[in-house]
Amino acid sequence: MSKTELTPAATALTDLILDLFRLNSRVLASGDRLVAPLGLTSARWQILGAITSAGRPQPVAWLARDMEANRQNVQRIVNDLEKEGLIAFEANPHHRRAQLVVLTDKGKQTFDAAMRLQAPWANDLSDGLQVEDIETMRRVMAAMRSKLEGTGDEEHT
Amino acid sequence: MSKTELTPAATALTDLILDLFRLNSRVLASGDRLVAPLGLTSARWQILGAITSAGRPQPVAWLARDMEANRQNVQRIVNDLEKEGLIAFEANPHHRRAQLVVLTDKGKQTFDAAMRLQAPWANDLSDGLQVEDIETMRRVMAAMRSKLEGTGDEEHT
DNA sequence: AGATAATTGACAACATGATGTCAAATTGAT
DNA sequence: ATCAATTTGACATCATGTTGTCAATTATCT
Repeated sequence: MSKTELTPAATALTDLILDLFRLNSRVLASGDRLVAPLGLTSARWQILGAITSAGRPQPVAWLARDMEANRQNVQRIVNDLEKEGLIAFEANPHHRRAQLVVLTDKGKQTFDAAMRLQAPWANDLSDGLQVEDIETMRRVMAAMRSKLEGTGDEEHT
Repeated sequence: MSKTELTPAATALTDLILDLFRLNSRVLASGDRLVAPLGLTSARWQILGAITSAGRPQPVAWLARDMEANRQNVQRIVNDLEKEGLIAFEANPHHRRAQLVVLTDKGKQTFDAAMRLQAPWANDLSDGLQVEDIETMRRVMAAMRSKLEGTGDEEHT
């Protein structure tokens, strides 16, 4: 049997992935439009969210790991956010170079404003969807992610 | 009732979207690694696929519409592919400027090679997934896409 | 203590995607 | 036929993401 044969599930998955790309780009575009009036983008919003979720101040490299994102990229955006006064750096007692990232008052207010915009957006987008189907989708995505795991996130080696 | 209240479905959807971002980035990274030996990237691969799916030669702008992608961006990558000999331009009898994009022999061979790599990759990634669950995920994504539709794709106006 | 690893931020180069502008070419309305 | 609107490719700019390198710092091992 040739290796170019696709199983039924693989055929369905191939189509699903093309849909995934398109949906990802639409959600990003919609999110960008949503928070643009606040001077945010999806990427900046996500970083503010990571800082908030962390609970306590963390260095940039730790935030990047939490987000499963690129260290250098998070650093660049964090630096931009610092220039605009949304975040600030604090001295790290355990590491002289790795400063801690904290939200400024302006950063907190901006993030809260984004959350207030997000609520009606999410309510509308989820209207008519079954919670059960959403959970099924998350299970499928989790299975795919675990299969794709560990094959490309290491920085050195 | 405050507009910052999230319905149960909206709460599930918010988590789902964060998973969506991560899965999208992993699939892209995995796809890039898969076809890198062929000199392809996910973006180039997708464009070769659009040319193939079209059935007959089309101008860049039509391909971009088929892909629901950016016209200028597709143009840049198509130009790169032309420099590397994977695609070629043909005169368009109906439009002097809008040349038709066709795969060269090298382009066809490269795309076929990518498909041969993709088959075992998709079979492995879909192994253990229920076709029914994959279909459910596609339905949810389709519902989301239709809600996000028409709010940001127009080029002018 | 001293050597080696790992972590971290800074910097640079490049790929990708979004957006805007412009001129050439085509289409459509009158 | 003529003029306006649309389509299309070319070019430019910026935001984001990836990758590689380097030096400073910290952690680990002996």
